[in-house]
Amino acid sequence: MRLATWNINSLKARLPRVEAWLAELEPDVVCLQETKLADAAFPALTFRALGYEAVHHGEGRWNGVAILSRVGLEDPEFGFGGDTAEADPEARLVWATCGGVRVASAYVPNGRSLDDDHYQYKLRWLARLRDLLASTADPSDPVVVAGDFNIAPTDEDVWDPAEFVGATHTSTAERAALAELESWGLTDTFRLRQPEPGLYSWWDYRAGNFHKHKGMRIDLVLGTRPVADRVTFATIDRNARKGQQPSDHAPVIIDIAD
DNA sequence: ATGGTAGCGCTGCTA
Repeated sequence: MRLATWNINSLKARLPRVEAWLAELEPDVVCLQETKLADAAFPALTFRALGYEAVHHGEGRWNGVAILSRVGLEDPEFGFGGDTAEADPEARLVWATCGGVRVASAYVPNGRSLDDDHYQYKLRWLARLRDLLASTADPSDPVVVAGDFNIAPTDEDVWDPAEFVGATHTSTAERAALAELESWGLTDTFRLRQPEPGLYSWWDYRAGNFHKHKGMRIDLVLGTRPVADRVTFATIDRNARKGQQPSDHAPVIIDIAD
């Protein structure tokens, strides 16, 4: 099974590129983030014509997550579940079982700055994800949580860690929240196969950062042991960050042996 | 160099 995650920064703006990319890379399961679409505007028929079932969780203007699958798509769930009082006010998490793997597409809050309420929302959001996994899943089962985590796991995942002192994406609390997910039973599957530093999945649109190799690895495919032990190949598709109207993120792709 | 670009949508927020 080939599984990918890609923050596409508006599916409306990116649909032609996503269609061409599906035909070229032939992923079986795709986790998308930042669709920026309401559910009614999600182009399910376009994906169906390409052989993919899909589930989408969106609010319209911001956020929005989806899963595409050509190996079956069952038991979709949205957000953290529970009643409306506990519902996430933003559309950042969707689940489905695809080809025997319980898959989540996650768009972790950015955090904005360490003194912003949104940063506390980010930390709470990650803790809720950890609690949800602990209460609804088992680390001995095949589970993948893939998406834009807005966290660089280590300093080797950032072009210049000094630029992020006092900022989000590298703070101790964020990395601790990620470590809590790992302590439950998730592994950074890309890092398992690609140990070298300086491999990034996001580059700011501004100041020519992509061409200066000033990026961060913040898009992760986390998998439980049954998944991680079967990962045969991992890559970041930098070509998807080039050319006309790219997203500011590149897809992360994992191949999992049957 | 306290900037820069992209998306949404029409004003400024979000990233």
